[in-house]
Amino acid sequence: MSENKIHKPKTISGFPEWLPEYRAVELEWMDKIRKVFESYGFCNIETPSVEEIDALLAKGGDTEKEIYTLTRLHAEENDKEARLALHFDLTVPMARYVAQHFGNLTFPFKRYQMQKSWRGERPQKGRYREFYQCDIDVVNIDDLPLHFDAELPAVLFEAYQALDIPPVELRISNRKIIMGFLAGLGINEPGVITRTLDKLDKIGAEGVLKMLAAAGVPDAVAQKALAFVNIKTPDSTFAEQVKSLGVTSDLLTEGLNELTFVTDNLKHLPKGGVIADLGIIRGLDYYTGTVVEARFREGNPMAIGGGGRYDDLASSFINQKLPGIGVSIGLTRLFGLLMDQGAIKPGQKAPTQVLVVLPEESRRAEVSATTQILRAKGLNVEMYHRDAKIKTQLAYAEKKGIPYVWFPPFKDGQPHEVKNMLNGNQAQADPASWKP
RNA sequence: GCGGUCGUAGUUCAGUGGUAGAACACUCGGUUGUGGUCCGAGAUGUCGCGGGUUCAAUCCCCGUCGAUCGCCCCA
Repeated sequence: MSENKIHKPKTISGFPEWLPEYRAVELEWMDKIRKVFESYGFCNIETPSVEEIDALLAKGGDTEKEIYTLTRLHAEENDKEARLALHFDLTVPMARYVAQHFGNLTFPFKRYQMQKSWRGERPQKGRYREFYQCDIDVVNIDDLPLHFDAELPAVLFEAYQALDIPPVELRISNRKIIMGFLAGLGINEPGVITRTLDKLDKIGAEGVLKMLAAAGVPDAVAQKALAFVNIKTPDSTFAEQVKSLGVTSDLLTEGLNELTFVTDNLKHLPKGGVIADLGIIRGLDYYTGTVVEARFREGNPMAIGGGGRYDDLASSFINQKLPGIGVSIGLTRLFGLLMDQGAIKPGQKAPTQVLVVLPEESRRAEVSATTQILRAKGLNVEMYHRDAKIKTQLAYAEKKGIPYVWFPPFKDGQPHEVKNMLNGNQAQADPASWKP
C-alpha cells in the first residue's frame, strides 16, 4: 500500500567493496604483510584520515585537485575553520607525525601503517579513489645508512612472497642517476623529459622520441636519454652501460655507486626478483635517491607497489634534517587487479567453524550452553536460532561453508554428535573435549 | 578536465514501435531428525532520469546523470 521509496543501492565508482569471502582474503593478506613488517621490527601507528590541507601540501606540487577536501554539510557561508582534507598517501602524514612526536620517538624510527588513502582521480583499471596502502618507512636524524635502501625493498619483496599471488619483481633505480645523467646532458629542466620517459612502457620508443621532439629536445639528447632508460640489468653491470654512453657528472657517479651498493645487497633475493632498471623514475618529486617499483613479472606492468628515499620530507614540519626511505604495497590495486582476473580464490563466507543445530525450541537452553562450551575453547561457533527443519539448518551450513555441524541431543540422554560437512561423516562427540 | 562505448529483474544478459524474458541467485515444497544433485512451484523490475517525435516508446531523437575504457595526471 504505502509507496516505499527505494534508494537504488550502488557504490561510488572508485570506492571498492568486496563480498565477505573476498574480504576474508584481503584481511588474511593484511595479516601476512603485517607479520613480515613486524619481523623486521617495524612498529605500527595509525594517523587520522584527515589532515590540514596545508600539511598535506607542505611538500609542494599542484596536487590540490586530486585531494578530497572536507566541508561540513552545515558549514556557515564564510566559515573560517581550517581547511581539511583526506590524506592521499601515508608518507606525508607520517612525516607530520614524526615531526610532531619527535621528542618521544626512538630513531631510526621504523614504522608501518596500513590504512586507506583517497585520491580524487578518475578511476580506471587498477586505479581507485579509496584504497589501502601498506607502508613501511625508516626515518633517522641527519643521515640514514644506505643499507636501509636495500633492506626496505627486501622487506617489500618478502611481503609479496608471503601472499598467494603470481611472481613479483622489483625494479630499482636511483634518482641521482637520471638527474645526474640529464644534468650531464646539459638539461636543467628535467620535468618534461622524465615524465615523457616514464611513458616508455605505454607509448613505446617512437612515441617517446616523438614527444621529446615536440618538446624541443634535440634528437641527439633524446636518443641518449632513450638509450639510458632502456638500461635494465639483473646485476650491477648497468654502471658500465651508462659509462659507455659517454655522459658524466658527479651526481651520476654518486647515484651509480649507490645503486650498485643496493643491488649488491639484494643478491640474496631469488633470481629475477630484482632488476636495476634505469627507466624507473616515479612521479613523486620528493624522492632524492633510491627508487623502487614492484610489478608482476608477467602481464600487466602496472606498479603494485613502490617507494624510495627522501632526504628531507619533514623539513616543512620541523627544523631537523630527517632523511628516510619508505616503500608501500598498493594493496587495493594488487587485490583489485587479481580480482578482475578472477585470480583470487575466495575464502570462507564466514569464520564460523561450527554450527550448532537447534532441534526444537524446548532444547534451546541446552543448545545455547553447548555453544558456549565450544566457544570457550576458542572455536568460532554460531547457533541456529530458529528451530527450522534440520534440512534447512544443514543447507545454511553448507551454503556458508561451515565445516562442522554440531548436533546436540535431540532427546534427553542421547549423545552429542558432530558432522563433518566435507566428507559427511558423523560421530558422537563430547563438546568439552572435541577438537576440529 | 577531454573523448569513445554503454545504462532492461539481486547478478550476467536477451528482446520488440503496442508498457518484458532467460540463466544463475533467492523463497517454498518433494511427509515423519541430516546438506551439496535432481524435480516442482513462487516472488522480483516505474526497461537510469527528464524532455521530444508518435495514436502508442524499454526500443527513435535530444538532454542529463551514472558506469566503463582511454587521454591528461598520478604522491
